[in-house]
Amino acid sequence: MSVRRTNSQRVRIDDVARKAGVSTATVSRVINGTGTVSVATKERVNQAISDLKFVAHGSARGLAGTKTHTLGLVLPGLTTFFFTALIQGVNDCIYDRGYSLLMYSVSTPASMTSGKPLPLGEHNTDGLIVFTDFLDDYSIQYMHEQNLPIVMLHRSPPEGLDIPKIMFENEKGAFDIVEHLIQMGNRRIAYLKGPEGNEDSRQRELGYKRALAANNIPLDDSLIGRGNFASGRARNELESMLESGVKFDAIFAGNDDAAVGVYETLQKFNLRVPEDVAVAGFDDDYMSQYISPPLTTVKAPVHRSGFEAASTLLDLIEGNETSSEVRLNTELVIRESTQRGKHV
Amino acid sequence: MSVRRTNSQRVRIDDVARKAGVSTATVSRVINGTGTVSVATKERVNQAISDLKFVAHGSARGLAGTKTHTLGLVLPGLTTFFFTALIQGVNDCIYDRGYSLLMYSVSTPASMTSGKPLPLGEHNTDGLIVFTDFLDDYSIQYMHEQNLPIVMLHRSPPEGLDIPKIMFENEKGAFDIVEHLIQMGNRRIAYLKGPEGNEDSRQRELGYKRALAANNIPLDDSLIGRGNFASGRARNELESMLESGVKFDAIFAGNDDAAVGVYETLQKFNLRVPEDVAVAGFDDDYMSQYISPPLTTVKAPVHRSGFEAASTLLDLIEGNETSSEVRLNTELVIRESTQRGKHV
DNA sequence: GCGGTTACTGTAAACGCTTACTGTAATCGC
DNA sequence: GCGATTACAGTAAGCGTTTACAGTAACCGC
Repeated sequence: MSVRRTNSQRVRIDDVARKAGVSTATVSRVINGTGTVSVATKERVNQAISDLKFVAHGSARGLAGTKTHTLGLVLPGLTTFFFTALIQGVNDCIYDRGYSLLMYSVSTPASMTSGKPLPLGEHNTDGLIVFTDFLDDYSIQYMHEQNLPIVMLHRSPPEGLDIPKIMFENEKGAFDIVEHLIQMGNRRIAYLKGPEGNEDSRQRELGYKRALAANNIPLDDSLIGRGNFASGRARNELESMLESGVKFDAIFAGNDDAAVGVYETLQKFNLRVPEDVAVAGFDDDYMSQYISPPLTTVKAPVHRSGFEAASTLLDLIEGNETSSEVRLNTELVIRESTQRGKHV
Repeated sequence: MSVRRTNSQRVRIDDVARKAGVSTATVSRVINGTGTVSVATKERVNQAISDLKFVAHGSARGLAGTKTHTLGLVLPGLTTFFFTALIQGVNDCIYDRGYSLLMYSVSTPASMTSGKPLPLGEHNTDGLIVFTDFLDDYSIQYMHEQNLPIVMLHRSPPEGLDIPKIMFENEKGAFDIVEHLIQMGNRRIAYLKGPEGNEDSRQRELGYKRALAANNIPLDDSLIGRGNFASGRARNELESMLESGVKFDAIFAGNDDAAVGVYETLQKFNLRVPEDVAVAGFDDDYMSQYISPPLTTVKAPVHRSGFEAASTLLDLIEGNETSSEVRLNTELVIRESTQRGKHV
């Protein structure tokens, strides 16, 4: 009673085995570099593999072994150049180590509790890089308890869970740039926060406050708004601030995209950058050097953060040592948006 | 002789079956919506699934069935905002239809013949979206012959292969923008091509030439350079052109990123945009509205092209009708970089 | 020269699903 | 009212690997 459905032309491991005159077990050992195989046999097998253009069936490997050789990357909606660099970073790390990348961009808040589960998880990946606030703590905890290796990117893990995280030196970066703004003679410096609960934002706010304190500038809550790290929201927020009469001589926009929104609103109110208001961002997005005036910002190693997250996750999967937190250095990039006296 | 390795806590289909009081076959039917299952049973099964938080093991499904429920996306190195929108488009299409996205960004030319095979293919995906010139015709043909569904994005399939492709209306878009440049009084219009063999570029060049011809402007080969659709290359190319004394009053840069390079070089030579030289791009990248002066360009539906490619691929996989070519409309976006008389 | 390793290779049982085939009760046509 | 059909559900084979276990031959120490 043959139940074979497809009389597939697929080249299977036993085709390779037959051609090389060995058993499938040996072929498998050669492919995975496990066990011991004599040099001569190994050569014969590899020859057969390339002759037949054999590529192991991923699902079969995943089922038989325990590993899928696939990593999951969960992102918020893909916007800005930031994500491009990040994904490329992850990509660059994993292929050399034999893994593939499964991606999911959550565009709306989702969670394990709210209906359908994440399309990425224990069932199809060996581990997850989580870079989105849209995934709630409960879901992360659940997956962690299922022993799914996880790395948090630009976000802290839920309380008490031993999950590594990769961050920028946000606090220091923000401190540096606000310090720079102060040295350029600004005293009333506004700050636009990122999205609610965003870790990067929280840390940048700390840096902002520390710089003010270090220079004996009193904190003024009316100078703190929410730009959500997005040009649109920043535009609106700044507009309200201006309309309600808040005065300032500089703005730290939280990130570069928000800075773009700031530019627009300032222009609408006929305020010049940097003459009337100095503007600073964070990230050093690709476009920041090209907008007018070029934006002073903090260069964040985005590609590197993706790479580092992937690398840490692989270490976790392979049982190597990992540090529980990686902080990536940032660097102040001074351009014209904060330089008074230079013409635009 | 039990060979069970992991005493895994994983919830399996038989756990669900037991809980719902049915056979695994029935659970499978419910999950996949195949066969006939009574409403009452279906409900019971779904209840059990969500109670147990059951998610089918991807590899097991892939092995038992014929489908991996995964699509592959092959890209050139991830640069510019363009890719972000594209990936998001693919993402937005497939998840609703129950597929996952496996991504690979080839940063260097690779092929099936040259050593290791592509990490994406028949062995781990149900189909491929190919958007890169780095993958040679031979590899594509090989995979096509293995009956792997393929869709080409912004690139033509190898000669004679029946593979659908998704393109922008490049020829028309280029025609429109060059026509616009001509109407603004420009006669000597330079064009910067994209990378060698790039299909978008070829079509844009046709549009460029047709617009010239339609306006009785003789074609001057010295006005055509290669910007590779990248700011760096465009910068250098334009520099050589200027240094060798080529004169022009407008530049169609091929795409927006190249236009950015053009801006830089013109600035270096103290040429103003648009007073001395009008500049136009293609794509309408996120940053194009923000650079100075805002760039006149052709808005290309990038997100939509990703969506459309995915949708076509799924149709192919599911055996639905597909058109062999989809051309997406473009739209002229006039900004200041081509408007003489308006101040910058 | 003999027991104990060591180096290599083969056999065959999982892995967790899907689905062809079979069975059974209910329904239908006339 | 009876054979044929239909709707639903179960049984179990098989998908293409990996790997525990079982050899077997060569080698080692003494």
